[in-house]
Amino acid sequence: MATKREAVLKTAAQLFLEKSYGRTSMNDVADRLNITKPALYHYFDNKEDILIECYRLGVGLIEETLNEIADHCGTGLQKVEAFIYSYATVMTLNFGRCVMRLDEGDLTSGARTEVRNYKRKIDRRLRGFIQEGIDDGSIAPCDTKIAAFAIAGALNWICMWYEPDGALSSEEIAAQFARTLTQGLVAGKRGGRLRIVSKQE
Amino acid sequence: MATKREAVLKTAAQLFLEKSYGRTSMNDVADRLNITKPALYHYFDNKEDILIECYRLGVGLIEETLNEIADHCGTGLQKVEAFIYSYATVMTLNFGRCVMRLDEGDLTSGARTEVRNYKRKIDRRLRGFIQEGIDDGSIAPCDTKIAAFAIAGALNWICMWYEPDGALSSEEIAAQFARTLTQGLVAGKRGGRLRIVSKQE
DNA sequence: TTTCTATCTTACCGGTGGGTAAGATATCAG
DNA sequence: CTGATATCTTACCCACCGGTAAGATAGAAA
Repeated sequence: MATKREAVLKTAAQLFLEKSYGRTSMNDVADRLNITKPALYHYFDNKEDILIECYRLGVGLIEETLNEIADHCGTGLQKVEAFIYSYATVMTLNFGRCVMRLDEGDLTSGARTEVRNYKRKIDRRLRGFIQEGIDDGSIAPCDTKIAAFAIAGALNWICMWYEPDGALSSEEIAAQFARTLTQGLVAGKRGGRLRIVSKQE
Repeated sequence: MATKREAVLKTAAQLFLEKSYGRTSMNDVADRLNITKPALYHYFDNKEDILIECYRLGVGLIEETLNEIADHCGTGLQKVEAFIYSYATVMTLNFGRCVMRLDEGDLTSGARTEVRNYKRKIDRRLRGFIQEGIDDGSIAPCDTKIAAFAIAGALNWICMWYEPDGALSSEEIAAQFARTLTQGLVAGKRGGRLRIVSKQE
């Protein structure tokens, strides 16, 4: 029964996010499903298999998002904005959170490189959008590597504090992240990139 | 001998960052110091004590930074910029990285609330700077809570990818983070906050 | 009924890791 | 020398956890 396997994945992902993979025992997962530990081994070969599936499902969610953006035409800045909005939304979904919140160090080498390669792919994609923006003049020249780290960091960290039942909705977060990260905090900016408006209080 | 205790802390912090707290055994720490496990128990009561000390040292580093900024007068935006610069620098130091990278879930309740309260304090401080900026007109009106999350996220994530011997120096990172997060990516902005310069390529 | 498979249970194994017991060595005080 | 303290070792204990063995139950097929 495929739905049972999915139920295992869903509750495992939840526990991994609550307590971390390392502190979640197979008994914990089984208990929450009201079954016994060995029953889990009918659906998965071992504990890491469950973890890998969580990563894969999350990666799938991000992948969908990225493909949509590439199609949308627009300036580099608009693409980055779309990226931020969509990616922020994914980071509020449990499987999406797993991708960035769970510790790669819990994976054995094969799966770990798979996940790492995928993360690199996302990073390259974002840097590409930023470079497009610099080329088309919509984004101010900057080190794309560091800029991408700043944006990705803000987004990835969402999965560390977001609570599904919290005060902030995923739409609010996505919308203001898109705005803050592209426009910055600064109030009025007239030309000069590095000049700080010195309006002493 | 105080310096031996410090040596334990330093190598423990390094291992915790390399392999995570959970996957670092007391034997791992002892081996790297060329002593045996029970010797560690002369300097610390238990494994968690070592972890708590790592947090405290890191918190101390951040604390120094924050106090400096409060003294510096200037606009809210300038304070935020100073905060970003200094905080980014701390996130490149091992004990600083420990504060945000190690898992609070490994702490038992007392120490965990201590760390949580401290993190809340940092957050309040940043939100305060942003609010000051909005009040004095240097920062565009926004939800301070979400803006603070975006900035703190970008900064906290540094400790996830930064490598002391990597290509990026801590100064470069700090400088460009300060610029990107305050000024945004956008190239030319003339007044309107939400308007995207539609300079199609 | 018989038999096969899927699903799940109880009971158990073996390794790992935090922590301790008990003693060895050395140093220093008197 | 005598004791006290600091530092460190070998040897060990025990709880936990991933994973397995072996069998119970139930439904489908024939």
